[in-house]
Amino acid sequence: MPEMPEVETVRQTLRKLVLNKEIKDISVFYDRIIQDKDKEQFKSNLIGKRIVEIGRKGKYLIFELSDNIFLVSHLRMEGKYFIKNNDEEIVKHEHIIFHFTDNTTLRYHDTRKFGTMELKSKDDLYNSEPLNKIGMDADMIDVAYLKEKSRNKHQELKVFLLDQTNIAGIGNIYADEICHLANLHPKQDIYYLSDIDLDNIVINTKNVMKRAIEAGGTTIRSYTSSLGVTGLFQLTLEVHTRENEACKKCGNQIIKIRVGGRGTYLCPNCQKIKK
DNA sequence: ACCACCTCCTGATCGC
DNA sequence: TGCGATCAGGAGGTGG
Repeated sequence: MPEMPEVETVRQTLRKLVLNKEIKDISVFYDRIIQDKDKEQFKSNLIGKRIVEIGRKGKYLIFELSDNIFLVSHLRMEGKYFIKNNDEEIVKHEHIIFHFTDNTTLRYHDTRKFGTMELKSKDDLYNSEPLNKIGMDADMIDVAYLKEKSRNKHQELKVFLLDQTNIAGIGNIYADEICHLANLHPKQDIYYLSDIDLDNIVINTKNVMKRAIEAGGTTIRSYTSSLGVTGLFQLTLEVHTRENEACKKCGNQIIKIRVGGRGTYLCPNCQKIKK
């Protein structure tokens, strides 16, 4: 499910629903989600704390709790949060449940169990893994920043866009969309990008992120739903998942290839490799 | 520095 | 219909 716009949508929705709630207890049914070595310590550090604020960096959700404790949560492929009453039945794939003092619960649901959670102190939050290496958020980038990040490097454009140390928040869907909107081939070597190309990447990245957030994220499978991300509001995709369909710019057939090990969609007519 | 590939999991879909 | 192979929106790790 989640790239930056989806995570941002979840953040905004969660903020409205759980801010100021106090954690009374935590149930953990699958503890590999929790990165902290001591799982009991993880629980005891959270019990009695209040959710003060919910932030985000790239695709990471950051729960700020009282006493300067931070819970960093990454949804990976399928992580979702739900709010339910305490007495509601525990469904399959709900791995971690935060019980609040008002008898509501925040439930972390993750079919593939790829998601992660870890606790950080205020000092460590941005000075330790995973947030210390994360690049600038996708909606904040500019040409100078991309130039610095791509300088003297040979790398495929899509791989560059997906590398969270370069830009935070872009995933497989929007990487394809950005390449297409900028008329650049996903395998284009970033070494040969012109200033105009970089400017095109910046403009289209910001634009697609903004529109996706306004639309409440993008979900491919219609049945998928998460907090605030219903799948009813979909950003219209230009190329992603549109193999063999017509390119909206030129009418050519969209093809699917593999770039950096990921399924990649592009229009071979609009997106040609230069140099 | 960069690339191809593997791994963590489960479930949907594809091809025979 | 059955059943194994393949793929999925992420990212860390390996070895070449």
